[in-house]
Amino acid sequence: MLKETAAKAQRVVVKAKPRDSVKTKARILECALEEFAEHGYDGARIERIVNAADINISLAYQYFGSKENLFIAVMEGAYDVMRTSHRDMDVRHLAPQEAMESLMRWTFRIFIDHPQLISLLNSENVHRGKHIAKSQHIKDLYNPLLDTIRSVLERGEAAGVFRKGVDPESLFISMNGMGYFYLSNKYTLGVILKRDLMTRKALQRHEDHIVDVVLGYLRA
Amino acid sequence: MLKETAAKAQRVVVKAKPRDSVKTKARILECALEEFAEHGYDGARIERIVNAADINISLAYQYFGSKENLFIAVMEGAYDVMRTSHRDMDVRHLAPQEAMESLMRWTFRIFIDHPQLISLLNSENVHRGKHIAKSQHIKDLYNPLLDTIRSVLERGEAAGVFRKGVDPESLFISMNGMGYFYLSNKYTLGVILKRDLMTRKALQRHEDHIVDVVLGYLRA
Amino acid sequence: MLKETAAKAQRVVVKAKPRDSVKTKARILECALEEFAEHGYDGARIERIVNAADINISLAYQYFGSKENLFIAVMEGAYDVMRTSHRDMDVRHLAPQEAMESLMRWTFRIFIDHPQLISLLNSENVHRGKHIAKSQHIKDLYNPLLDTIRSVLERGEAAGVFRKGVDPESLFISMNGMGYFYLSNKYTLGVILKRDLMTRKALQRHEDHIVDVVLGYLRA
Amino acid sequence: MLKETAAKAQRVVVKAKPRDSVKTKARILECALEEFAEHGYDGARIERIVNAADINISLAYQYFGSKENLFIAVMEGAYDVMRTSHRDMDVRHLAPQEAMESLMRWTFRIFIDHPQLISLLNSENVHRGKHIAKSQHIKDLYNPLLDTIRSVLERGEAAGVFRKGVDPESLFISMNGMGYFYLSNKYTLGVILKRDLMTRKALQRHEDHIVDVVLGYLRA
DNA sequence: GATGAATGAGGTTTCATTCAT
DNA sequence: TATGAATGAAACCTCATTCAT
Repeated sequence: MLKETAAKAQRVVVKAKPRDSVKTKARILECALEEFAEHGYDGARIERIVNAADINISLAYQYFGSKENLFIAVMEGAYDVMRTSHRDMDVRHLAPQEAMESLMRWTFRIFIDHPQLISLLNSENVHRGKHIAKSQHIKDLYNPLLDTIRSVLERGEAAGVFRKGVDPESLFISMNGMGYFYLSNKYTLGVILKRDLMTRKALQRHEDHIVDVVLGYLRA
Repeated sequence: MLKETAAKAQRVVVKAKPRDSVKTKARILECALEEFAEHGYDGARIERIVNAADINISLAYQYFGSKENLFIAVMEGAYDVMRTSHRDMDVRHLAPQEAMESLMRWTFRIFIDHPQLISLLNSENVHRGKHIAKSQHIKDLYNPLLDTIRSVLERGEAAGVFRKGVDPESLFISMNGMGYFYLSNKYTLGVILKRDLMTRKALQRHEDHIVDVVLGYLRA
Repeated sequence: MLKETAAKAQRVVVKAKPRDSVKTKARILECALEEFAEHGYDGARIERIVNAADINISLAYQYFGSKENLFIAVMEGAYDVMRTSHRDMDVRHLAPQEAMESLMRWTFRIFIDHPQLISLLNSENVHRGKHIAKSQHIKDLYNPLLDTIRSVLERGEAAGVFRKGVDPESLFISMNGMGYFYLSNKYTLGVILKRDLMTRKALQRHEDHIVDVVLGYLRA
Repeated sequence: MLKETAAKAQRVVVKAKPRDSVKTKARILECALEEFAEHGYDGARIERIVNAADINISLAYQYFGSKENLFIAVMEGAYDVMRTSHRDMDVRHLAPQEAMESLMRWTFRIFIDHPQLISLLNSENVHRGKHIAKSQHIKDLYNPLLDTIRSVLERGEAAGVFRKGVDPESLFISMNGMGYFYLSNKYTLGVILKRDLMTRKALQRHEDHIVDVVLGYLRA
């Protein structure tokens, strides 16, 4: 303990680099996330990433091997964030309509709170998903949101408050789509609609709207 | 004299280098659209464009000045395609619900028929709309779809078949979003849902679904 | 006279191109002089020249064949300007000292009045004179200034007011050098001396100085 | 182990790539100086520089960032050479006239010994000094020659051997100009005078001449 | 005499990556 | 673990020049 503190104190003075591969790796990933999200895969620059992470470029290659691998690692992290978030949505205690509203708001807010997710997915789709296709990790991911939607739908149908025959996968896509599109295309939409879509008010307005759409659609 | 004409005729057969700046420019734009749509702005290569257009690279620069200008020109063309398509949607003779269904299907199919639109918009949003921001042409574009939605909504409300108080701009975004997201994120969604979203059947299923969503939502 | 005015008036209206090869050629040369003087041989751009001359680029090639030929033509014109100017200096009626002073001032002022001469010579010397070496015209030029200096020196020596044994060619170089260097290196000297060398006052001061140097040196 | 060492040793013999950034940088600067001096800024080619320096082109960009920066670095080096040379001229122990003669010869010989200086200054003046204007280093340079001239003038005046009221800055320019012009314009002058100005004899003749001019001018 | 279309060679610069320590 | 030096391929762009009319 004492030793470590001494080492730390010294580190501050001589600015010794961490020499902690786990932390270093995490820092690289963090900076890479920012860079890939901001510029897309092709626009991202390894040099900017390592500068931000304050490490030597060779080290990044030692850890990740290539730009593509680094991107895949970043994407895996992003998918984990989403899945984790979706898993945290516990709506079992809510009535079907409230549950669905909650899901809708939650889903939208995940994208608001993690704008990098949108950028990454956007960039990845420009590349026809070729990077995530290489990640077994992502392919194996089980998607909690889809199952949650499924179960809420079932409960609503059973309770007679939701229409019947709604396809969960389609609804999953629509629910995501209405929020995602708003956020991912905010720049081009902003030009067309000639207004800023990212003000607090504008965001709230759209969130309320898409809740309305889903609940309006589902009502029996 | 005859000989020369023959030579000319033959030349036309062997290699029709038109020496027609209008056509050449159009050919460049066409090939550029393909390239930008396939690889995004950063991934696009001028060389591939000029090879496809069968012209010298300098000529492209003579006509468009820079990669960015060329991209802007392509984007302008894409927006024109959309606007023209939207203008062709005449639903004034249809009952409000049929009109809305028609709009929804038409909108979705525009994106299916012109997959490059999605790719371009995707790429442009990765860059925060910085390219279209430079195009006064795009900024000036009037959007027919928005107005059509507005008028159909009014007719539906007046006829008592649509709910009241629906915001046309929000609906515009949602209607586009549900279709756009499906298509733009087909690759990442495909990995998650473990199926091909682009089969004729899958497309039809989603189209029917989003029609249901919109009409279900709007019903009074 | 009337005719010319009419033609001019018409030109303004329909903007008909001159179709007068002599005038067109002259206009090209004029614009080329400006361009080569402003940017040097390598920095000069044919496109800028033809734009300034308001002609098609091919026409310039028709008339001059190549950038190099055009430059040579420009250089020949420049040398003619100098020679003509030197020929106009008639100092035979002046006393030797006044004559020499007059020559010195005149020489300096030629460069002030025709700053392009300096730029052209500068650029040409960067290229080791390879362009003028190709011009028989320039090689054949007889230099009046040199002979004038020679004769003034003789008169001064004979009159006992000038020192003996002055080498005319060396003096020719020195006289030119003191003025030329000041003007050609005004940018780098300006940085070193931290002042603007091109104010009227500064120019006058240097002119007076170099007159002093020459007369001071020559005095018996 | 032994084998590896042997391999290394051999490698050193076959091709000594030093992997020493200081030396490499110096080598680049050296080769750049040659190239810029020989062809001027616009005529210089990065590729020739890196070939001469036997390095990869990217490395030059890593070290200097751009052709312009490289040129500025070269210019800074050139100015340092001049300043250092001027600082080495110690004429305090000489009588004023001898001192001035010494300065004159020394100044001329610097240009003879470092012909690149002339070429660089020539090229830079073609560009209106725009590159050195970007170098604070050059702007900050203190010029020893100017001060030396000043002090010798004072001594000469005080001793009654030099005329009074001579402006040191003007003399500085004239002294430099007579030598510089001879060398910088040797190609165009050579054509006019129809002789080689760079023979040992010709150089000596001009050197003696300009010494005469200065001393003749200054004598009381 | 004049023009617009088209070309080819080459220029500067970038960037992912590897080597040597 | 970490670094600094070095590379190769290719990207965007320029510019003198020629072709066809």
